[in-house]
Amino acid sequence: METTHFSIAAVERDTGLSKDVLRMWERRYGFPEPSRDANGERAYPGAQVERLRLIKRLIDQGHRPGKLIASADDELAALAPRRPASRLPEDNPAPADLDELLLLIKQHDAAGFQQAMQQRLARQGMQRFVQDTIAPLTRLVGEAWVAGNIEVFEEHLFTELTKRLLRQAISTLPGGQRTPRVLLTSVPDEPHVIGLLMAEALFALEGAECIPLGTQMPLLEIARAASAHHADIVALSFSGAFPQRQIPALLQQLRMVLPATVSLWVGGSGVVRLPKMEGVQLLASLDEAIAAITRWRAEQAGI
Amino acid sequence: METTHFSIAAVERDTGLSKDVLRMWERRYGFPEPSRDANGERAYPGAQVERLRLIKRLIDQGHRPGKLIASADDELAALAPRRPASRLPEDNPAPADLDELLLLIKQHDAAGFQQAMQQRLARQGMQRFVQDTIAPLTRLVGEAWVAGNIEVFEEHLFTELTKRLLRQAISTLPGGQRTPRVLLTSVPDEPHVIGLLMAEALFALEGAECIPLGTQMPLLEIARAASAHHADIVALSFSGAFPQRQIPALLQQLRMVLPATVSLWVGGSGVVRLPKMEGVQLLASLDEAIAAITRWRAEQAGI
DNA sequence: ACCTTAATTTGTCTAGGACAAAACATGATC
DNA sequence: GATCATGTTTTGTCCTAGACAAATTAAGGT
Repeated sequence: METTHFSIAAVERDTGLSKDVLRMWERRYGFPEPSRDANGERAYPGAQVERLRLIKRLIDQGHRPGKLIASADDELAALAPRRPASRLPEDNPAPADLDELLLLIKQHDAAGFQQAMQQRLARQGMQRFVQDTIAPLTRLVGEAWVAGNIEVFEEHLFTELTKRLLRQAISTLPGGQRTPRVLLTSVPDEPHVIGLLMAEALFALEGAECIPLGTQMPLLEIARAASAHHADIVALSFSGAFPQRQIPALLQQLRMVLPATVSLWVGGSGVVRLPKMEGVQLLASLDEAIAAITRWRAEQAGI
Repeated sequence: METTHFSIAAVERDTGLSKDVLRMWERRYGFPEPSRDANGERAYPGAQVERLRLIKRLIDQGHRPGKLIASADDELAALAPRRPASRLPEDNPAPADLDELLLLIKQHDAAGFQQAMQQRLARQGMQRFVQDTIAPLTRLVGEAWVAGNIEVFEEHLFTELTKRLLRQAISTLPGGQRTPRVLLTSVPDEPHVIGLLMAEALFALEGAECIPLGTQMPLLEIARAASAHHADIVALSFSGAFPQRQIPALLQQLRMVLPATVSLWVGGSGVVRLPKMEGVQLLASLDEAIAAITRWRAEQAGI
């Protein structure tokens, strides 16, 4: 008669909050307050899981956990649609045509979406398509996601179709022995691949040789792959969802196991406000990624 | 002078062994035995991380943790190339040309691999290419993986390139309003997508309309997506790595939340020896997948 | 050979304590 | 008024050590 309850492991999967954090919040703030099953193990009612997901979204958006947990449900709901302060009108032209694309997804019109995207690709050319369509559209979907007004399966469909488009576009570019050799991947627990594909498209356009290894490579494997493929550059991508606090240590570690001759480039929305690091090149935007290739070439010529 | 050390979180990421398990093994078996940093926190030397990864592989292969951890390094190495008993000569024709493809991967010749695969696709046509090249090659890579004679990054490269090929091939097929409408996805904790892509290619060849949602959809979302897209069929894929005992409960659960009018088809190497279930169609091979489409059409015509 | 029951192995959960790093607030200085 | 250095609070991760259930293997009885 009651709604289903979730184990702590299930809640961790569904919310992205670690077991440690769930227990700590309970201890400190008194929420969540799961009931216990026959074995004395936490059993979270669905409503609490929902609330946790909302709180997680708001934390990712910049709010403080303590405040959020103390707030009432309606206060949280009021916070939800908050936009980042940097979002001034001239900062983002709020392009109506991108909203149209998003609308196609929300109408579950896969064919229409693909067609519209293909048209844009043909009209804009690949570089502008990546920078002016895919990148902002991905951001738009991400914002809709944190605001909670897009379904999970809609987001999945968008991601899948966009991945296909990008890969297809990339495959039309010439291959062969080109320089620099860029190995593209992401670290474990970072499954988002669209950022990598955008970078790959731009790098390939600039004449680089791209070695796409997919996502979630253990650090030691990245180092081995870099050696095996004689890579000049290892390029990583971090999405906005990746816990930022872990990134510096990760990069330090990778930098240490990586041959000194291999450059380490890091991009994605997860690294925009990261401190500078020795031996790591932070790419805060796609423009910078392109510029980095040019710079690399100049340095090689100079040596 | 000393090799790098890894925090427990880093080891969890790189090995897939949870922090709880790492601490438990240390307590019970005395391995791993990390040193401690200034804060008294575990610091795992690289060599122990390597050993843990080897042990993890062997566990996934069916060995027992207790035995493995007690064994010496050389004993572990000896265990690695164990082959499944079913691998009789006549069971697998061991096609030399597939080994050639695998060799290209192991030589890290991405361009050569892609070219060779493209040739095969052109020569065999898509259906035979999927069934006679991609499927056995994927199996070969899987076997090399459990046998430990393929590097992680080599497997990643193979997967990534194969995914591209399949998606590219699929995109050449006509779209539009076709029947049946098949929604393809996998459950949470099942990230493998190649099986889904093979199925999609074959379904699309048979004239079905495919809606690819990528992997790892929560069950409730699958049901919502099926409704939103007016799907006739939901097709799931389970890889051999997915814990088989969880599958029946999962399918039961999904069957319950899914509209009764939607068929549920399940394939992949994870379901070959699964008991029959009410309301779930098990597809033990790609041939059966094709046959299932034909059968569905016949049933529709009959009604 | 097959089913049932006991012993073992193994992973996950629990509890509360400790502490460092991040975020925030405060004050001092240019 | 802005920037920088300092203290304070918040917050997440790690620690130890115990308990127990689920999965697996072993043993016994048809």
